[in-house]
Amino acid sequence: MGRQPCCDKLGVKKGPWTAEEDKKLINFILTNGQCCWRAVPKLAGLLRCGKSCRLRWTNYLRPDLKRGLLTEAEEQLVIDLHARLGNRWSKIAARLPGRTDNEIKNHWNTHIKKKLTKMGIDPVTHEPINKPSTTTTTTSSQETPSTVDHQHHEPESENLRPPSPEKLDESHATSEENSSSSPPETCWGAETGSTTSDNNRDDDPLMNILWENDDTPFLDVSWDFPASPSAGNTINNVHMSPWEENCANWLLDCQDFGFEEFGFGCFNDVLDMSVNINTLDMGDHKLI
DNA sequence: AACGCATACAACCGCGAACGT
DNA sequence: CACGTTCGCGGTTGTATGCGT
Repeated sequence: MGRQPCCDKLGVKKGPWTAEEDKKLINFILTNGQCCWRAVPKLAGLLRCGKSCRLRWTNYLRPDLKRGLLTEAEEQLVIDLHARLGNRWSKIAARLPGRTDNEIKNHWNTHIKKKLTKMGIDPVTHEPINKPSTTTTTTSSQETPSTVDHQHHEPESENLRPPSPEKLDESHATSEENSSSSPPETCWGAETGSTTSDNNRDDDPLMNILWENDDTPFLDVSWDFPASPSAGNTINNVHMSPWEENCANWLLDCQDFGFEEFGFGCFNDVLDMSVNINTLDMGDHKLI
């Protein structure tokens, strides 16, 4: 089909992003929303390919990202989900608010894999390395007995290739993700929406439990961005005007401080604070 | 203090799926 | 239906940082 390269190799910058580039990308997305990544670099004045911009945004700049190490609970959830979904990092990430697939993938490869191996558990099969599968609770670490531990773990083939209903699950996973923690993948406010039902949750006991334990809605409000950013925004009765400016400032802070610095609960507080933040700059990462 | 190795994480690459014409 | 384009995913690589010698 003569696939077109995602970007013309000439004149396209690669490697680590600078603060200036981040700023440009954030400003552009806050102003225009996420659409047509291919056009983003040109419109935002970046010498990057669209793919790189999308990656930078989704993995690093998104305002709903938690930063820092995964908590014990998150780690356990990742293990449990991996046992069921295999290396479907995006699906796993969809269940962990504020975490990206890349982050989870990295954490898996650097921490969890070793941890499981150390515990005598095959990180691929989630079965004991020496003993053939006997117990059903081997996946979870002893130190953090999980509420989903009692769920059976499917054989490797099942883990890696979930049954066909998974396809359905995947098809609406995006909407789950959007409704729980992540921004719409397309232009804000133009969510494809038609698949917002969570039917598939019901046919999977494990997922039921996972969802029950899932306090995901915490960020819903943050991503209730107006289709047109110029429309202003009200969160917790705080009028965000000009919305872009305040949010951009807040973004630039959160990006570097990480949400842990604020804590989840104070998410809205941060938004409130951001209203009063006028002196921020990329080179000066101070809250006030 | 300097060096080499190990680790962690950001970013890139290639592929397939989804979508539009 | 065929083709072209765009997007998202998963695997992999590159690099910065930490740690031990």
